[in-house]
Amino acid sequence: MPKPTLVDVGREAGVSAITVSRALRSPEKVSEALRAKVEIAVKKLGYVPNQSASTLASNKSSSIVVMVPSISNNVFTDVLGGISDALHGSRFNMQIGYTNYDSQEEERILRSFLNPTPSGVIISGLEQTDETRQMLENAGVPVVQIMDISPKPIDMIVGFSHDQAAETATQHLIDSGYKNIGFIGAQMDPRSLKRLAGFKKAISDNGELREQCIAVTNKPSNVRLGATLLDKLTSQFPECDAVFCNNDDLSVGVLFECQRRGIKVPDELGICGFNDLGISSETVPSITSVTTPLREIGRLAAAMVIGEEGAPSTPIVDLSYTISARESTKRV
Amino acid sequence: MPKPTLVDVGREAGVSAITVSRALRSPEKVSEALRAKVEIAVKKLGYVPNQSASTLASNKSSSIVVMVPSISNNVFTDVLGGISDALHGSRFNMQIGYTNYDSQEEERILRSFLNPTPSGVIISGLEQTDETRQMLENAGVPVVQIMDISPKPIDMIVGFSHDQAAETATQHLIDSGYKNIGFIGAQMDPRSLKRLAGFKKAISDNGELREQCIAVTNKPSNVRLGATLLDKLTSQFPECDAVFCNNDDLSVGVLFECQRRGIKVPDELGICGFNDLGISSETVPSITSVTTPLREIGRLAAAMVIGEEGAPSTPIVDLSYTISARESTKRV
DNA sequence: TTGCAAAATGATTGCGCAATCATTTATGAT
DNA sequence: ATCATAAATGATTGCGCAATCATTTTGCAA
Repeated sequence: MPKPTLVDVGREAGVSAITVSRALRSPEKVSEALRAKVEIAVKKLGYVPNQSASTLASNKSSSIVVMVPSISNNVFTDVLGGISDALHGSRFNMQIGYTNYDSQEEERILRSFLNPTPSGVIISGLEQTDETRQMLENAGVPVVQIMDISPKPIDMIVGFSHDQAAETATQHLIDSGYKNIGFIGAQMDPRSLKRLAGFKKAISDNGELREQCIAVTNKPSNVRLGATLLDKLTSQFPECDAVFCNNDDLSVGVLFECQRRGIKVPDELGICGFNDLGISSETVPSITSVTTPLREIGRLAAAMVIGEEGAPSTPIVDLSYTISARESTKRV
Repeated sequence: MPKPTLVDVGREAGVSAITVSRALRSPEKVSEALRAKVEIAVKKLGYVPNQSASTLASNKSSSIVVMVPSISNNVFTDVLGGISDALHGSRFNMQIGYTNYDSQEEERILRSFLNPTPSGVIISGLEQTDETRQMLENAGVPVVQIMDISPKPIDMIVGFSHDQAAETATQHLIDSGYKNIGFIGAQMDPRSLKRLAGFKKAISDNGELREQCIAVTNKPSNVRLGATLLDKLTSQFPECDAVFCNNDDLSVGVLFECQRRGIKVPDELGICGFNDLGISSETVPSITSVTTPLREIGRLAAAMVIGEEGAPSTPIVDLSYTISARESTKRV
């Protein structure tokens, strides 16, 4: 037997197809009696609506498009988890696009995802191409940019200031008594560059910034890279006594390398990470990190894009971050 | 201006709509001259095909449905990465469903994803409900089960034997000279239970299995839980001199707890993890783990489901695992 | 050149649904 | 009881595309 359609359900229930459609989409517009009959017929036939037909007829899809740079980065899995939570039980489903940190790829994927028009778009970062911004504006759908913050979002935005977070973290290292602080970074996307800028500002405000205190790479971040970059940093900046890491993969890698080389943390080297990915609080010693509201960003973005209760009333939501000071910066 | 349709493109190019459709879907059926004209018109108008209309008319969607228990588990992000890689550049896109380790939820989600019929389904594990299996068989689409192995898949399967992998790993601990080996496990889903069974078999084959050597929980796995479960294990099984962990979050947590409590690894306690999630090779000491072909599972599953070249010729693919012996089991 | 198959192109139709407008039925004030 | 109004239900239509079948053009052997 072929899949039942609205007409089949209508026949079974003794009503017209459109009444079935209404009974399912807006039950309050259909009398109690018919609604019950329709419900029984739906169950009996195992009717499942055809998404494509619905989308084609109404020219509205019930997808929320989510564009993220990568799936293997834990940062984004946390954000996706938040979105998934918020969407669970709603009539919306999530369509994920992986841009691989490439704006052109983002534009290409988004173009195909915007036809038919989804119910909303959640997109990472501020660095969309002009065409992408244009497309999004023309599409006339709610758009929420995430992860970063800006006074001029395409539509709405929820995130936090990477400059400030990094500046605060660096200041924490300075306040902890470290004098020669280095920066280690991988995957130097625009947000990473902002963190570097925040670091530089804090250093400059407290003395002199030397170029050799920075060791970065554009490779994707991982634990091993933390060790590699620490090697690089200590060879070009031997007096280094603390390091601020772009993210927690690196900070964990740095800690392990210190253990290997017998460098005492926090006394000989202070370590501060970023994003507080769950492992940094567990290492021995535990690693200071910047706790960022990743799941919350996802949850809020979803709420904002579907215009749910619980959504913030302003289009710009600057979430807070906190410095989780742990043993790796607790100098005696 | 409204979105251009095939008709618009056809008018622009001076051909009929169906020719445009053919030029895009099967260019070899259209003459060189028209194809070029169509291409220009498509570019000029910025035409993007309407997925819904295409799906409705052909009754085939170009989605590959992927059902996974969770997104926050690194195991599945690796698998998804493999699928994503394999699908990149093909005409297929990926539709992800999160079951949260719940077969009923899986059935519910899958039911909605099967209408319209996708091009294929990739689904984790063997524990589908009868209704789910029925649905999948009726749908008449290629189905690839992943992560586990079985002689009787719904359609195709690619994975490895969790029993055997765990048995081999446990044997490695025995061979390394450990006498009182414990098992630590979280998120005790069916595959975890198989690992436990493999552990038990190895222990029984080499002596006597005592119940107190097992410490498990159904909570989701994380690093901290490794510490908690080690506490539990050592209190109920004080003579324990090695531990096999269900996965690498736990093994890392166990190592850190040992560092906290001054337990020497590998001399006083041997540690073996599972899945080799990237961090276990970096810790100090590095942690022995069972390296499992997660990305490869994803890649192969995608190739099998879309029937691509490079796909295995048999419907059952039992991939190998390897024991990556590291410092945490290298007793002097 | 003729004839005929194969290739190229086009016209028509329906996929399943929701928007729109039309019709019927219930409700309630007088 | 009567009428006005609202609520409930139904009939028709078109969304954009691809399947199907019809027609035209091309290639090429005899």
